[in-house]
Amino acid sequence: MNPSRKPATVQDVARLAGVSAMTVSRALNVPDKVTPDTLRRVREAVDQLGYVPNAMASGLRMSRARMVAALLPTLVGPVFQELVESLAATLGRQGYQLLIGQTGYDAAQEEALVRGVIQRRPDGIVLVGVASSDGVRQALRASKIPVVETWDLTADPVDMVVGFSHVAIGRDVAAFLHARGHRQMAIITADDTRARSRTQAFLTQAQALGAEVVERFLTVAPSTLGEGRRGLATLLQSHPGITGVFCSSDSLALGAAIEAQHRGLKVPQQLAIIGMGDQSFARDAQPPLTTVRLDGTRIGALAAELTMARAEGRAVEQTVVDVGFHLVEREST
Amino acid sequence: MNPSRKPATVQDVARLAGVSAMTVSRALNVPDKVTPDTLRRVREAVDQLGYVPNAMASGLRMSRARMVAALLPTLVGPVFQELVESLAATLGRQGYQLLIGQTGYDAAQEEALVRGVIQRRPDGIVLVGVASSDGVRQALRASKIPVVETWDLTADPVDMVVGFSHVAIGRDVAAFLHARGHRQMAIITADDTRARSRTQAFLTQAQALGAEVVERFLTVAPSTLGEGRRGLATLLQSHPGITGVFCSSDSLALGAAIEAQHRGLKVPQQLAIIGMGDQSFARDAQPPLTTVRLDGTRIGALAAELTMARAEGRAVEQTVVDVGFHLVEREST
DNA sequence: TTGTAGGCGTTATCAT
DNA sequence: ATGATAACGCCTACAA
Repeated sequence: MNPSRKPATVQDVARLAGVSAMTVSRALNVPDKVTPDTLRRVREAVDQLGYVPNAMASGLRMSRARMVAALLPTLVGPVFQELVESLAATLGRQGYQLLIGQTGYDAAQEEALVRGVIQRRPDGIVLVGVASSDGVRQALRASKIPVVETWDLTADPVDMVVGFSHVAIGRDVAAFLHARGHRQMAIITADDTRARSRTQAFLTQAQALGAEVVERFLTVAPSTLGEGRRGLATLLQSHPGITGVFCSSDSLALGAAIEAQHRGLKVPQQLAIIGMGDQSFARDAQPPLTTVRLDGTRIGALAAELTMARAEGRAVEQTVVDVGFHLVEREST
Repeated sequence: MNPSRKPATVQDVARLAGVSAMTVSRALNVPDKVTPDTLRRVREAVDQLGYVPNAMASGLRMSRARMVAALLPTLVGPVFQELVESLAATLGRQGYQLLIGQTGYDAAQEEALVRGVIQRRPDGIVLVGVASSDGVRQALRASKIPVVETWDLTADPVDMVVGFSHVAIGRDVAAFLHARGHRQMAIITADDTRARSRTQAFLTQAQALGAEVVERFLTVAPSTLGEGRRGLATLLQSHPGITGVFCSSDSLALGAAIEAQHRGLKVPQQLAIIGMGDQSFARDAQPPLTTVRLDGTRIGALAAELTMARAEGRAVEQTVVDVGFHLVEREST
């Protein structure tokens, strides 16, 4: 291994192997187009010099970064983990890498981030649960980079979409609780765009079915167990007659369950609780939580496949994919 | 905005603004070295063409990717979230971007991943809780890229380290439980390298203090609430006399607490439980969990600062940083 | 099978 | 203050 200052280049390898730079490139990328003997010499030279190809150079030359960017509101919280994990895994298997950007909740910062990402010319941009501002949408469209919006089904996608209907979730959960005999329901929920569609659909459906009282409690940004506890406590204070609560995450639901039990309320006999996400702990909670299963893993894998397909010029048959959701009934309802 | 196929380049902007490519570059990067009038014309041309600089080209030219890579075992689970979030945020503030790689638990895959990352010539590589194999360590050293290992204090760091002592944690927790009068302790823990040092230290210290029985229960890979429940159930079966349990994560601890309560055991009166991580839910659990606070946010920020300092040629005074930990006593002990 | 020439888009350097 | 030239490291196209 050469201990010199700068990393070795194809030229260095070529010199040492007694061939041209092109032959080195070929030996590395299309080994069959090179004599076995040449191949061996090149490989030896590579090992000896500790040569590692420079991805910026090849990316520039080929106009392909072999990299996909994912933009998400936050990495904290269990909501998007499966998605990002599966995105990274699926991409990694094909030799793509994953660039992560946190948009936070600041629109200006989000625009800056998107611009920064576009500068890298990634093969694709995956927006995770992002309600992109107009400036962002425009910048993305202009970039001509394949874009996959996820975690929702927007009416007017930038490019491709993989998600599910939050309206359908709100509607189905209200119907489910009503069918179980609940007439006084409440919702404990985050307050982003998607949460608002869900909540609206939940309210509308509950009313349509004749549920008597519906109360909403909005949590501050992160959906934590603590917010669930406090949310339920607040709700019970003003509406002690509530018998069914829809929580916009399993963390909130677990918190609500803990708070209910702490107050001596039996779940589900006196209070039914339904969560969302089907995190691993939902099944193991006491009681096991009824929840809305969202297949983050599938969404991530699909998003990865779509961007790679586009990057490689393969035709993409379906640019809008509804992966749906699944109401998992356990013992909290 | 030019609707043509390929993105605009400095050349295009230069042509439209009636200046040279160099002037465009200067106008964009060192605006003061350019006439106000020129600046204006360049900016107009940029807007008109929707020009976005190509980071691969500039990275190649300047040998600086303005990118840092983070390698972690998994994105799933609450353990490393704070760290990654703070890493991304700190880097983002200085215009750096974050590349994410999941090493999983497969050494071969990890090596491939590291090689892939090195090809991008990032300004730094942050290893999150990674016990790098020898091949990996060698590849990293040879790359001359600044490396920060985190979440532990290794004896022989590749380069820089920001972490805390797992041995000290194991020791302190055993001492803590002993001081509270516990003589039959157990540990429910994951089984990676760091967990093993912790466990060993816990056992050693407990014995040294004369605790009578110590049982260990190893969970499979992910530290979930369910594992905590099952772990405690198993432990109680063989050793019903246990009065204190150290769990290697708050999720495990919460699971243990739920299981204990489900069996009618009072926490902490009949069973003391201590977790690790001080996740947000630890404070809000019932009872609130005693836990070992780890400052992932600080570790992430420090790791980011160190890599950027190195990348920018600034001197790094301290290459080994022990951020310590903090035993937070709540009501589960 | 292998090599030569040239360019991907940007910026440092050295003129002017 | 601005421009011409060259080079960063790689790979496509063409030639031998």
